[in-house]
This record gives sequence, C-alpha cells and structure tokens, in this order.
Amino acid sequence: KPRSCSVKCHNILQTSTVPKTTKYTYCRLDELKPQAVVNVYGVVLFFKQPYKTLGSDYCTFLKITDQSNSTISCNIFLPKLEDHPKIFKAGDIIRMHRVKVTPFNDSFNLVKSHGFSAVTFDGTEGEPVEPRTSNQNYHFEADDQRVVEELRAWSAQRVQLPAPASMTLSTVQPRAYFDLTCQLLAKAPVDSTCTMLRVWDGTRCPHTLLKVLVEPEATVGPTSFSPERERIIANVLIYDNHVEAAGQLQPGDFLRIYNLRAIQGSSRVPGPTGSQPAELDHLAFHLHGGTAYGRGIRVLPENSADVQELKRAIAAFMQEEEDAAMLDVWGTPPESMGEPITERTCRHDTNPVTLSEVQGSDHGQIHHVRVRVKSYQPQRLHQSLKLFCDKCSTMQDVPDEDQVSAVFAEACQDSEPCPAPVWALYGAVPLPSESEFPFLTYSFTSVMMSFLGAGLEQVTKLSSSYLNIVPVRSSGGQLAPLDLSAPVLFRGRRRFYGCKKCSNPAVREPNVEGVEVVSEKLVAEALGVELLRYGLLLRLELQDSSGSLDVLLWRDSELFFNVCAADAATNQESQNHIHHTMESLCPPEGSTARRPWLDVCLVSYEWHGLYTSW
DNA sequence: TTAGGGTTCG
Repeated sequence: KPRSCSVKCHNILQTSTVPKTTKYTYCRLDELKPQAVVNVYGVVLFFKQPYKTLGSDYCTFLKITDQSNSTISCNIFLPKLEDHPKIFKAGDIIRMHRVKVTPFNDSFNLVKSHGFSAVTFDGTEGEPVEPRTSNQNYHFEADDQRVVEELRAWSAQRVQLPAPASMTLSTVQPRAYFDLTCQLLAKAPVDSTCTMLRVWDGTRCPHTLLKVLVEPEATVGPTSFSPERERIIANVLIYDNHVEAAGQLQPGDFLRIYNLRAIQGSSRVPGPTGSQPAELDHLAFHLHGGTAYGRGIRVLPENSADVQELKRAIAAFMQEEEDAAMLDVWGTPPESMGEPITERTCRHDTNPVTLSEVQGSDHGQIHHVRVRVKSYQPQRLHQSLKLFCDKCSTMQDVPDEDQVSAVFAEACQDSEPCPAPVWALYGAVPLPSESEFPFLTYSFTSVMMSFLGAGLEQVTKLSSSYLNIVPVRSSGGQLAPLDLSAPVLFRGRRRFYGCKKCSNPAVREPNVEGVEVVSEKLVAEALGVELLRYGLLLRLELQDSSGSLDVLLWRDSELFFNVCAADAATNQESQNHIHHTMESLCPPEGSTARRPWLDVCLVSYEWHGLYTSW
C-alpha cells in the first residue's frame, strides 16, 4: 500500500495565511513504474559517499530496500557536496522526493530528478527520529516519524545488514579493511596523488604506526605533537580521487573514513624525493583510489552519537595525558595545580579578521580574531555550570542544594521497608556520627551501595567512605531510584545526574561479568539512566575596532579556563580559578582600553536545544 | 550527461 504523510505547504503566491495541507504519497519499491517520478522511503543497504564523475556533478550511489523486500539502486547527481544525502552507515533510513524510475539491468534504477530532496535518519530502533538534511525547507511531520519507526522495526527484524566495519585504532588488525571514526589533527600533501591525514580516535594502537616525512611548510595544522601524542596519531595516506575530498577537510573536523586498509610490513611511502626510509613491520593506513566497497571520506556532524563517543575517548586520553604531565612537572596530582596557562593553540592556519568581517561571513567557518572582552554573562559565575545531555542535546542548570535536599526529604517520608531483590543484600553500616544505618548492597561486590531512606546529609557523609552510592527509595513495595532532580550516583565529592527525557530509571541488577572497576557508566546503564555531562557556558561580548559580537564559550570552555567542569561543581579552587580568569579579562572597574587583548579562534555552527536561565 | 557496488600502484 502506498504510504502517505500529511504536509503543510505555505503557498507564498496566495495572500491567505491559512496553511494548505498536501498529502505526499510514497511509492513501495515493488510498485515502481518506468519513467514515473516518485517519492520513496527505504533502508540503505549500501552506499558510496559523493564522488566526482566525469560530468560536472558529484554522484551518491546507494541501494535501498523496504517492506516489499525489493532492492533498488539510486544515482543522485548534484553539483554541490552539501546537498547530497547525509548517509553515515548502512541501515540508515532515507526519504527521497522526486526520483525518476529508469529501467536498468532487468530492474529499475532511481535517478534524482528536478526538485529532488533527500532526508536521512538513523536506522536504529529507539534512537530519536532526527532528520538530517542541508535543505532548510524540508517537511517533516508526525506521519514521517511513524514511517521511520515502522521501517526501523521492520529492518531490525528482516534486513540482513553487512557486519559493521567500524574499528578503532586499538582493535584494528593488519590486512583489515575497516571504517575509522576519528578527528583530523593535521594534513599535508605527500605528492600529487597522495595526501597524508594525521588523525586520532583516542585509542592506542598496539602496533607501531607508520611515520611519514612531509614538508613542514605544506602542513595544515601543527607540524609535530608531544611524543606521547605522536604515539596515538595515525598517518592515513589518501590516494587519487580522494585527494580532492581531503583538500576540503579542516583540522579539528570529525571524520569517518570508509574502507580504510591497514597494511603491516615494509611500507614505502611516496614522497618528495623518494627518500622515505622503508619501515619494517609498521602499520600503515591507505585509502586506495576508486570507490569500490564505499571507499570515501565523510565529515560527521558534531552532534552525532559516534562523534560524542569519539570525543569521550579523546577527552579520556587527554585527561590521562594531563594527569601524567602534572605529576611529571609538579610532582603533585592535578587537583593542586594552580599555575595559570595563558596560551592555548588551535590547529587552524587562518589569518586574523575583524568582528564585522565575521558577522558578514557564511556560517560554518573558522575565524581568528583579536579582541577584548567587553562584558560577560552570567555575572554570577556559578550559573555558568550546566548539565548537558549528549543524547537529546538539552541543557539544564545544576540543581541547588535545597532542591536536592527536598527530593531526599520527600523520599525519606514516602519510603517504607520493602523486600530486597534476590541479587541484593541487606545490612547495616556504622555512621560517623550516628549509630548505624540500614543499607542495601549489590551482592556481586561491596563497592556499590544503595541507602534506603537516607537524607542528603547522611549520604554526603557516607560518600567520603564508600566509592559508589546510589540513593534509592521504596515505591509500591519495590526499590526505585529517586526523582532525577537528585543525583543518581554519589562518587566521592562528585555527583552524577541523569537526563529526565532520555532515562527510564529502575533499580536493576547490573551486568558486571568481567568488570574490574564499577564505573559511573556501568551504574547508569544498570539504572537505565542517560548520564548528564557537566559543562561551562558563558556568553562573552567581544569587541574590536570594527564592532562587537556576542559569542558562546561552551565546547572548549574547560580548555579556556583550564579546569574540569565536573570539578568546578565541587571544588572551590576550580571555582576561584574561573573567577580570577574572568576578572583579569574583564575587570569590574576601569576602562575597556586597559583590558588585555585576546587572540581567539571562533567557529559558528548550528546548535539546537540551547537553554540558559541567565 | 555523469554512473550503474564487489578491494590495491602506493
């Protein structure tokens, strides 16, 4: 049966303000008729990222299927890369409007026709249905949501997708073809048919990685990194038709490189003089020429789940590195570090511009400016601390002590004794000040404990002695987590909160098979909670001779202040550090002319779900 | 119009 979606169309030629409703009809893939121009929905089985054709366009090739079990291939020719469908992996769902049915090889082929548009979605059941498109005028309504969910459910049951080819640098084996999700740090031309991309994914490859000599002056981004960092940076050699795509990439971009080849052994690298020493048994990465097996490169958006995971891995590595460096330099753990860092270097090779030039330029670009801070918000700096959900991209304030206390007080009142689940044990612990306190512990290990009916003050006291504390209450004769306005986990002085929108909290037995350390992630998974991340958000009013510009300091705010946002929630020293930094950049008294100049790297990007209360 | 999946020169 044809599927249909209701769509509102505003007809700009009519003066009427009443939206006209049109029905879009979607054609099943077994009902295609030659020469017809149709709209279709499908699950992507195979795809090639856009590649240059001998004509003037880029071509995206893909094969799709739907509940009719037909498989149809499509060719989408479009001159602009950004207009091509944003397909990240097999299993993604695509909606195409106005494709022409043409006979090909005993079947049909769909070719993009005039008025074509495409929208793609993640194909995973349970993920939010977020349309991916560069077209601002796409229509998307409740019926589309339903069609996507139906296709997801059908696909999960019936579609045999190719095994995911994604691997990390820590798991890749010699000879493998694989997809690498990584961040670009630097790039350099090797010769006319080869470009080197220097990338990392936060994981350490057990094999020695190939070194490539390049001309330093031709390098975009830093020409070298610390020895520790060099050890986890992979040099990827990009050949032939992919060199052009590599030319579009900027250091800092998050990438997926499809069908990358890992080759171990004596690697001879093309180079300016052919003087590269052949390195024995080093692991080299090649993106060979051609488009077979979907070979290609794509920039992934900042908000995609894979990028969030990548960023966590990179952040964990950087934290490890920083801790080690602090121990090295100061002989003390990083918590006691107080030395201000006045310079951070970005990886872009861009000439400085004025703020008015920034305002006149297209979005998505990187700019270097020389500015002073005219003002900033929030003036009460503790309000800059936010909790952020990577999954739904919403932001909230950190609940204050009174709010959390109230949740605990309410839970204390309501809680009645209830039987422990079979996998848990009851017991009692002595409290520092009071006699003893009833507790519940997961039977697998004593590190995770849940206290029933405890007040906030008591849990805070106990958190100095016990590693993981999950506050629980009883509800209807069963154990239940507290309202998510309270922390789901206390870990020393740190408190972890869950996202109300993305969590489905319940007290469940964690899966600890083979687990050595109970991480906050494991606790959160057991509780069905999507953890919120701490971040610092400030609005800075920047000024130069050409004018002023409001910018948000968010993504790199930890780097900017040289503090960890989660620490700033509990650590007075971190809070003072932020305060002193802002005071030196923007003193409450005195003229703007006395304020220090800053060299700042600005980037504009789309950000949905921004919320601030200041 | 181009391309129309199926591994490499390195």
